[in-house]
Amino acid sequence: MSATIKANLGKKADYGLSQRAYTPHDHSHCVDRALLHATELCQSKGERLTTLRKQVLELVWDSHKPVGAYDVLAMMSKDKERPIAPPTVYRALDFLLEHGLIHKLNSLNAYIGCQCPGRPHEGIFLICEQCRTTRELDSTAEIYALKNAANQTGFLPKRILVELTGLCPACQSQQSAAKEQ
Amino acid sequence: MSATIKANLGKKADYGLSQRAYTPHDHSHCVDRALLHATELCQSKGERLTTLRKQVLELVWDSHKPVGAYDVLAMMSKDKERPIAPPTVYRALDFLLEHGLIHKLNSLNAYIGCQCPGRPHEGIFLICEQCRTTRELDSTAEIYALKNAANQTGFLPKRILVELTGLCPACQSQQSAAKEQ
DNA sequence: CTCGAGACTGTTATATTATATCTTTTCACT
DNA sequence: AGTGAAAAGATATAATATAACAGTCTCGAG
Repeated sequence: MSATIKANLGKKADYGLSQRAYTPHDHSHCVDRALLHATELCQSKGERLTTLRKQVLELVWDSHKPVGAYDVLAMMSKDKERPIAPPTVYRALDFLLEHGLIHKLNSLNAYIGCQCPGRPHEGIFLICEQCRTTRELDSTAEIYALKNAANQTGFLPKRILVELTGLCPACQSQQSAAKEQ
Repeated sequence: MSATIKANLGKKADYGLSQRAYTPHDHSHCVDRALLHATELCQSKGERLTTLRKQVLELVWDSHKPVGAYDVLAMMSKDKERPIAPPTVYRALDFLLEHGLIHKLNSLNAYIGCQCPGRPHEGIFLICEQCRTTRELDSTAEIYALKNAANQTGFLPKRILVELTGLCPACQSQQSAAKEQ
C-alpha cells in the first residue's frame, strides 16, 4: 500500500478519494485502503477479520458498483469444487455491515464498500441508473437537516437511508453526445 | 365521504392529515380520501382505476403501516375459492406506484399509501421500528438540499429515496415509561 | 351493433434475495 | 492438549418478485 494512502487514513475530509468513483484511477489503491482500514478497525475492536470476511470485502470492493450477494457467491464459488452456500456470504456481509465497512443499497438489494470509513456516518448514495457506478456523499449537513426535520414531528430517528438515482457525469455527457447525432 | 375532506382536496399544505398517523383518528376518512384522489387522478389521466386496483389501494391503506405484497395477496385470497397469484398483486402495485398513489419502502420491501397526494413529490418516510407506523414527511426543502448537494458533484439526480428508521412519539413515551419502573 | 386492438387479468412456472437450523471446524486461551 | 466460544459448512426453506403466455374485458372506429 502506498505511503500517502496510509498517511491519509483517519484524516477528516477526503473528497478526493470519494470523487474517484467518477474518474479513472488505480482501483487497487481503493481496495488496499479498504482492507487496511478493515484490519485496523477489527484489531481495535477485538473482532476477527477472517479470510472469508476479507475475501467478501475485496469482492464487494471489486469496483465502484454495487454487487449483489449472489454475485459475491458466484465469484467465490468459481475455482471451487464445491460451491459456497448463501448463509456463508450473508454472514460475512452482515459482519461487514455491522462494522460499517460496507453499506447496503436497499433500492438495489446490493452492497458496496464504504467509501468514507473511519468516522461514524450515514451515507448518501448517488447511484447511476445507467452504469451503476455509485458514489458515497459524506454530507453531514444534509443528514443533520433530515434528522432535525424528523425530530420536529416528535419522531426519534436512529438510522437513515438516502439513495439518489440518476446519471453520473460520464453517462450524462455520453447521453448528450448521443443526442447531437 | 365527508364534505370537509372533499373541500380540502387539492389544497396546498395538509400537515394535519399527515400528522394523523401518530394520533387516533377515524381512519376511514384517510381511505376515502385516498380513493377519491385516486379516482380523480385516473380520470384526469385517462387511466382505469379498476376494481382490482382499487381493492389493492384500499388494502395498502388499511392502516398507517407498510404492507407487504404478500400480505395484500393473503388478504385478497381470503374469501376466495381460488387464491390470487402474485403477478396480479404486483401489477396493481406497479400501477399505483407509477401514478404516485402509493410508495415502496425499500428498507422493508413493503408498500404504503401516499399521504401527500396531488403534488409531484418525493417522500421522506419516518418508520417506527417498534410499531411500524410510518409517516410521510413532505419536506421539499430537505429534498432540494439533497439534490443540490448531488448536483455539485456533477451527478444528475432523478429519483430520491429517504427512509428514517427510529421511534414514533407513542413508542418513545412507552419506552421511557417502561424504564421508570 | 360489432368487431378488433389494446389494456387488463389469470395462470403456471421460475428467478432472486434472504434466513432458520443444525453440524462441524477453527481459534484463542488456558 | 483441552475447552468453550465464535465462525463456517451444509441442508432446507422462506420471502420477495418476475417472465411468459393465455384468456377476458373495454372502448372506440366503422
